[in-house]
Amino acid sequence: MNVLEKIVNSVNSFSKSERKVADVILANPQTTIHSSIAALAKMADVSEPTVNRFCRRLDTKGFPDFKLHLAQSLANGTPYVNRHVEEDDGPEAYTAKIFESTMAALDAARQNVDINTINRAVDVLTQAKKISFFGLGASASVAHDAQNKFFRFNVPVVCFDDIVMQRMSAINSTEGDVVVCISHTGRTKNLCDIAAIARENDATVIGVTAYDSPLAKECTLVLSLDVPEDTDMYMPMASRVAQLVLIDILATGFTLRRGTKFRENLKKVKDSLRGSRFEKKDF
Amino acid sequence: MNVLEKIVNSVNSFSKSERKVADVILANPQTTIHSSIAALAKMADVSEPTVNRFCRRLDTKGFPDFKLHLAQSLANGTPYVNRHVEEDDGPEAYTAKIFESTMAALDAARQNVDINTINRAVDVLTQAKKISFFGLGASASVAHDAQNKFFRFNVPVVCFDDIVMQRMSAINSTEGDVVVCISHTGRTKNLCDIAAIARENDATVIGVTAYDSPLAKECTLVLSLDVPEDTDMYMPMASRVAQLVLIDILATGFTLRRGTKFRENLKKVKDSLRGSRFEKKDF
DNA sequence: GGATAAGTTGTAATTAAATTACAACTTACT
DNA sequence: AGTAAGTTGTAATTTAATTACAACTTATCC
Repeated sequence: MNVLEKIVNSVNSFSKSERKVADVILANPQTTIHSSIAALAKMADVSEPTVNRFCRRLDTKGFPDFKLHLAQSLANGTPYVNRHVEEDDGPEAYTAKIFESTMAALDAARQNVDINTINRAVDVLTQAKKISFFGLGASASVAHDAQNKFFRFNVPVVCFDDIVMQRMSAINSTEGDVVVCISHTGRTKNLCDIAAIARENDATVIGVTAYDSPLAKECTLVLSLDVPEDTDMYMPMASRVAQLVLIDILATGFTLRRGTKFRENLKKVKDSLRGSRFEKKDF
Repeated sequence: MNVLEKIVNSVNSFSKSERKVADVILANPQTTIHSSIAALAKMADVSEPTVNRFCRRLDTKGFPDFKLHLAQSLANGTPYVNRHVEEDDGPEAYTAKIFESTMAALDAARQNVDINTINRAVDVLTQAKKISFFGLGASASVAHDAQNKFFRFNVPVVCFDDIVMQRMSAINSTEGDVVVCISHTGRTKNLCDIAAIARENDATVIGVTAYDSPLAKECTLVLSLDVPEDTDMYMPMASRVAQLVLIDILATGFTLRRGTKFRENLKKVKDSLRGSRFEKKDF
């Protein structure tokens, strides 16, 4: 909750002096954020510690922290909140909500992601003899996308969304091969099996999945995203977007690791598409 | 102008140490507003006065004032700026940049998207006898994802990433069928043909593509996203994420339009997956 | 109605943070 | 190589915020 609202709501629990402080702040919030504690105390005609106590009562660390919160409240509230779509939302409402909750999810993922593991995953991928991407259901399209990205790198890449093909592919994997298993929940039995089989055959298994899930336990390396989304109830949306962004990050790490010369190769792939497209100037 | 943008814009006018400060702030803006000048100086490996000078250069009164502005930027409209990955970025840097530019792209898309067209697209989709999703290359995985979503709705859905299959499918389409063509650039010749063929056969063609592109011209309805990404040079990243979110929005609009009874059907699809998964409590 | 305990407020001391002044160093140009 | 402009860091200073504690207020119980 926004600090300003909080002040209004807890006006009753304030003491006399604290209330004076609240009044002054509510009357000139913009001035407050540019005042020192001394100035504010003077305006409210109370002592400095009173102002400090007031801030603490609002669950902030102290006066400077309180000002930060207040500044954010003034800049029209919280930006991306994970708001759920409701029955009677119109197109405007649900469009905004989906955009915002996706952004909130990405923001959460960004903060939770483990850079070290990403770095190790990039290491492993750059050294792979062959890379396989496996996913089922909604994660299958993420796997496809990954294939589309890594394929440009001139590395053998395969992608299967069929359990039988995945199984065969996993059985044939050998040391130096990298298998990437994608599953938001990490509880898809078939995929856990695939991971186990691949590992038994000495492949390195990277899991793009929930930390501590059954799938995670079968993996050499786990890239967990921790997007709070209940895919048991809702369609996978934000979780899958976060997975895609993770793939983007791995692909980017890959290109950077491979150096400049290698990037010319990317250009070649791009150029090869030219014939199949209308030129920009054409219209 | 927002301080974050200002930092990005004036990166060139910064000195070496100031740039270090800028990088640290851009990488962890949220941490910054809760740090002291000493902590930030240490993180950026510069002296405290350097941080102070950095703040002044950005037309703030000093460090505390700078934090206030930063807090407001974070709360405000566009916190995430589209920064490009550079040669010598480490894992931390490129991870942050990709997350941020994706979020910036979503934010841009959110502002540009036309709610009316979305509403009309939802209309058309809910009344479709059959829905087809077509995409090539990176957009193929978006098409797959769309299939995975709409398939749950108990409507005939097909998805092809093969030109020949797409062509045959388009030729066989009839009135009441909806064809969704996905292409970021809108300049993929084959897909333009598909759209034209489908239209000739009286299908409604929805284009998820750039406004004013050759593909757009062939469509009945154009959902344009206007994500500034040069896919001629770089791999499609943010653009494709935006497309996915758009698909999420259409799917959501679809369920909402179909009413409560229909949503029980979704639950059934979900329940059918149960057997293939480990239960949550299992581990 | 006074005694006491709980709660509130302010003063003064302490601690922490930010800023300034200045010196050392680096870079670019002559 | 020498010099001036610009950049950076150290140490001193100033300012701000917090803590500890004492004084006061209010409410409650005998």
